[in-house]
Parts: sequence; structure tokens; C-alpha cells
Amino acid sequence: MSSHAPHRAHDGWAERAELALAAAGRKRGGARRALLELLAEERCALTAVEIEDALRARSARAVSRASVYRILDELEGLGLVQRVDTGQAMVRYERVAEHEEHHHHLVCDECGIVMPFSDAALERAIDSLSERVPLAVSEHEIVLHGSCRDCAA
Amino acid sequence: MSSHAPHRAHDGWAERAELALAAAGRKRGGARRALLELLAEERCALTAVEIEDALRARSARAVSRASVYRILDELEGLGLVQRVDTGQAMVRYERVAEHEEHHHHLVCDECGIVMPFSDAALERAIDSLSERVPLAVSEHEIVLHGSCRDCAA
DNA sequence: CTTAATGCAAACCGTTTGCATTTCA
DNA sequence: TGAAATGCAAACGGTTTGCATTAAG
Repeated sequence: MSSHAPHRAHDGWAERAELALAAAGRKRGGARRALLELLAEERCALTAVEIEDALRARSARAVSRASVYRILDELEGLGLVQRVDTGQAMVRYERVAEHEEHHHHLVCDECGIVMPFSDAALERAIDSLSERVPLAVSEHEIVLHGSCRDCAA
Repeated sequence: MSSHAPHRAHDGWAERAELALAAAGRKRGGARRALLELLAEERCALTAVEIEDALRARSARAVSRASVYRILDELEGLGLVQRVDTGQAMVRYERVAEHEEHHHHLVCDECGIVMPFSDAALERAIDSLSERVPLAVSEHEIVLHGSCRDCAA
């Protein structure tokens, strides 16, 4: 599914995570370390099952489904991971990197592939309208649905 | 939750729906008619449970949960209803009216209220970027999360 | 009468939780 | 040694499905 090109820990995200966890008085466990390592390399949103499989495959360490969810939930609470709701069966998760470009998602409704994209004009439009809307906007999520090139062909 | 101001069948949506269903060789059932009537009046996305409750309340006719889902699924397939994924526990559904303004959603993460909004500049940005992206875009969904005025106060 | 529509209850399946065990500081 | 981390299996909850019954054409 998503390519596996190791991007080499973006802006020390994993380190930042370890720090935040320590500050929150957490101990370091092997499952969480393996998951942090994986998320630091993945460039786009994965499901809990994809994460579980990826961890088992790279033989880093098998992590139980429950732990995957627990750890993701914990990281989300610390603002280190964000949930991406693509409208597919399973929710996806991806790291939130501080100095990385903010991106959104393209979803192929035929094969299910999820790709990231970003657009400055779009962000501007959202920032602008966020001020005129009856909601103190904290975050936004944009998902474009359609057919990817392979499926449309 | 959502206000109940009857908007009086937008652009004959219910009629259009009846027509499309007949064209698809479907028979008319009481459950579906009640649901169409409700959706024609509601201006924003409802969950299956909200629909079920609303139908029971307005005493139009009680409709079983299974039928609510089946009918919504059928209408979605005909392009008469669209699923709105707000990231909350339950998916929401709303009618797709032909000559009605395309809108998106604001979600208060504290109380869960969902409000519609629309913005021309945003639509323009999306139309424009849709042409530069590696996906034949068929639809898009934008959800802004935050705190509504009541909750932020 | 033939086929679609509906209700009910059971099945599904992604996610969460309880609890016993292991690991870290 | 005490708290956090983890795995396993059971529980949850929204959605879907199988099947028997009712109703539309």
C-alpha cells in the first residue's frame, strides 16, 4: 500500500515525542519505541492494522493491537499524532511534525490508496474563512475523493 | 440538537427521489416515504439514530434502525443523499439538493453540534487544485473542528 | 402472484477495556 | 518496590445481514 521509503526521522519528531512522554512522567517501553520509530519514517497516514503489520514485518518487534491503539491515543493527546478520517472503514494516524508542511489527503474510492497533497491557496482560504465562522477553529481536515490514476486508467 | 424548522421540500428533492426510485424499479414503502419527508425538511446532516428518533417523535411512522441504514444506503447510491463523516462516533447523512448551495461542516468537539457553512473562495481553491492533483476528484469534504460559541464562552 | 420493503435479532468488525503479567526507574 | 507498559481476551457500539413477514404493483 503506502511506500516504505524511510525518510529519516523528520525534524527529530521521535526525539520530541520521547521528550514529551518523559515530561509527562511516562516510562519507556519497547512497543512504544518501535511505534515511534515507524511513525517517524512513514510519510502518510496508516491504519492501526497497517501499523501492526508493518511492525511485525520489519521484525522490529511485534506489538499487540491494543497497544497500538493505546499508544496512538496517547500520542494524539500530546499532539504528536493526528487522526485522519478518510471515510474508509478504519481511521488512520500520522505524526504531526513541527516544521513539516501541513498536508491533506486524496483518497481513491476504488482501491483505497491514500496520498498526501498540500496547497497554499487552500490554506489561505481556510485561514481566512476560519475568522468569519461561528466556531473557534482548532483544526481542519480536507479529504478529496475520486479515482487515482491507476484506477481511472 | 439540530433545529427543526421545516424548510418545505427544497427544490422538490423528495419528488426527485421518488422519481429516481421508480425509475430504478422500486416500490414505494411507508418507511422510505417517511424518511424522505424528514430529509427533505432537515437542513443539515443527521445520524441514523437521530433520524430514527425524529421519525418516532413526529409520529409520522416508526422506522427500524436497519431500514434507516438500508434506505440511506440506497439513496446514497442514487446520489440523493451524501454521507458526512465528521469524525464523531456516528456517520451523518444529508440530502443532496440539486439547486442548493454546496456546503461543508463545522463541528464543535466539545458539545458535538454540527453546523453548515459555505465559502466561495474555498470552493474556488478546491476546484483549482483538483485539476493539479493526481486524482480524478469526484467529491470533497471539509470539516472544521473547534469550539462553538456556547462552548468557548 | 411476484418482487420489493420492512422489522427483528443475530452477526460483524473496528476499537476499547479489564485484568494479569512484565518492564522500567 | 511501585507505577507504567503490554498482551490477551472479552466487551462495546455502530452498522450490516439473514430470514421471515408484509405490502406494493
